Amino acid sequence: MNVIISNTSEKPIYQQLFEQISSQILKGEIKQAYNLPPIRRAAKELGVSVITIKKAWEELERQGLIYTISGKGCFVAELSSDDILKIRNDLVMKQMVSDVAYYKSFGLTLDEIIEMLKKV
Amino acid sequence: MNVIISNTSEKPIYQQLFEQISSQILKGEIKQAYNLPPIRRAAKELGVSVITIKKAWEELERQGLIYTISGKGCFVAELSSDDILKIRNDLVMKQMVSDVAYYKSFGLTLDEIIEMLKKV
Amino acid sequence: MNVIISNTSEKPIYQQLFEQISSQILKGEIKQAYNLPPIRRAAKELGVSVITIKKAWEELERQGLIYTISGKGCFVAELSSDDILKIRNDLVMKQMVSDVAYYKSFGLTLDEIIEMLKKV
Amino acid sequence: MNVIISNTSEKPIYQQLFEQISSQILKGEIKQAYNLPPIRRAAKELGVSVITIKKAWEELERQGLIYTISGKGCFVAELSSDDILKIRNDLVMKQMVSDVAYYKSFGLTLDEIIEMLKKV
DNA sequence: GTGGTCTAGACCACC
DNA sequence: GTGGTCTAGACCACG
Repeated sequence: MNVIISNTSEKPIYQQLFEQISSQILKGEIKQAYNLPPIRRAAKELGVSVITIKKAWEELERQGLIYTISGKGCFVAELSSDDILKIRNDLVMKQMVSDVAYYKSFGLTLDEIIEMLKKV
Repeated sequence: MNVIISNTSEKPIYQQLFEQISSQILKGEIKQAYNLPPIRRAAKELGVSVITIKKAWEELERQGLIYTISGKGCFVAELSSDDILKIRNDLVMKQMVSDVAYYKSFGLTLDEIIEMLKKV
Repeated sequence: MNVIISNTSEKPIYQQLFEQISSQILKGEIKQAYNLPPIRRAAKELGVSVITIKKAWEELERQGLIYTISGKGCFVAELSSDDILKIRNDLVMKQMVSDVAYYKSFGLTLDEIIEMLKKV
Repeated sequence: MNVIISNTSEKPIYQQLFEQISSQILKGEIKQAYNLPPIRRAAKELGVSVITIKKAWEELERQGLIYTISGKGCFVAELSSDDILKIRNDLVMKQMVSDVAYYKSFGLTLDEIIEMLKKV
C-alpha cells in the first residue's frame, strides 16, 4: 500500500485511490494474486473511512484489476499483457478525449497541442 | 453571447461558461472593448441563475480577459497578441500539467502519449 | 416511487431497489425525463439510508437508465425501443445463465426445464 | 468426493458443496448407503474448513439426502425413484419460482421467457 | 434546494 | 479473522 492522499485535491479520495492503485497494478508494481490489505486495515493506515476504501476497490473490481473473495480478502487479478494494454488504454483514452476537446476549444491544432505537450 | 450549456455535463455550468467565453475572446471572436450583456440579461438568455453568471464573469476578470466599470458593465479587455498568447498558454498549460501527470502515472512515455493523442 | 422493501430478503436493499426501479423504467411505468424524488426524500419515504438509495441509483445510472445532474436531481433517461430491449436482455440474460446452469446441474434437459417452468 | 470448489464464485462454498453433492446423489452418481468421508477428511481433501463441510452436510441431511449414525458417519439415504423426483423438484421449483418472478418483473411473458431460455 | 462525499460505528455471513 | 451491508449525521459545491 503505497498511496498518497491529498485532502485538498479537487478529486475525491476514492478516485485518488483508484488512480494510484490501478496504475500500480497496470505497471506491474503490485504482484498478481497479491493479497491487498484488509479494507479495514487499509482504512486505518490511510486514515480514511472503510466505505471510501470500498468505493475505490469496487471500481478496481469493475475494471477487472482485482477480485474479491468474501471472507478471504481482495486479490490482484492475473492479467495478460493484452489485458493490461486494453485496460490502460480504456482508462487513458477516456480521459484524453475530454482533455483534447478542451485544448481544441482554444483553437489549438493537434500539432500545436503536441508542441505544447513536449514543453510540459 | 454564443454559448452552449450542457446540463448533463459533469462540468459545472459556470465553468462551461468561463471556458467558452474565454476561448472566444482569445480567438478574437469577441471584439475588444465589447460590452458583455448585463448579468441579469445574460442569465435570462441562457436560462441560468444570476449567481452562475457572476461566478463565470469573476473568473474571466481574474484572468484579465474582461474588466468591470461600476455602473457601466463588463468589457472585453484590450489584449495584445502577446497577452493573448500568454493567457492562453497559462490556461492550457495549467491543465496539461495535471493531464500529463495522469498519463505518465500509467508508465506512458511522452512519445506513447503523443501517439495515443493522435488517435483520439 | 412505488417500491416494496423486504428487510428479511436475502437480497441487499440496494439490489431490491435497483431491480424494481429498473423494471419499472423498462416497462415504461416511469415516464422519460421524469424527475425522481430527491435521494434524501426517497430515503426518508422508504425508511432507508441515503447511501443505500445512492448505491441503487448509481447502478441505474451505470446501466443508462437514469442520469444525474448534480444540484438538480435524477432523471429517467430517454430510451429508444432498441435501448430498452438491449438493457432488458442484458439484465435478464445475465441472470438466466446462472439459473440454467443450476437447473442443468440436476441433470435436467432444456425440455424438462421448460416443462417445469410452465408449471411454476 | 468429486467436487469442484470455486473460491471466486459469488456462492458461498458450503452451498457449492451442497449443490454438487445433492445433484450427484439425485442423479444416482453416488451409491445409496455409501459412506461419505468423515468431515475432517473431507475438509482436508477439499482444502476447506470443517465448519464449511458441516454446514453443507447439515443441509443435505435436512433435505433427507443423507443420514447420520453417531460414531459411524454419514450415509447416502436410500431413495425410491419417487423420493428422488420429489426432492429434485422441491429444490428446482423453489429456485424457479423466484427466478420466474424476476423475469416477469420485466414484463416478460412465459413464452418470451422460454424463447430467451433457449438462447442461453 | 439539490447531489457528492466522507465519517464512525454497527450487525451480519462466511471461513 | 475477512468482506457485505446499513445507519445517522455531517460538510461541501452548485444553482
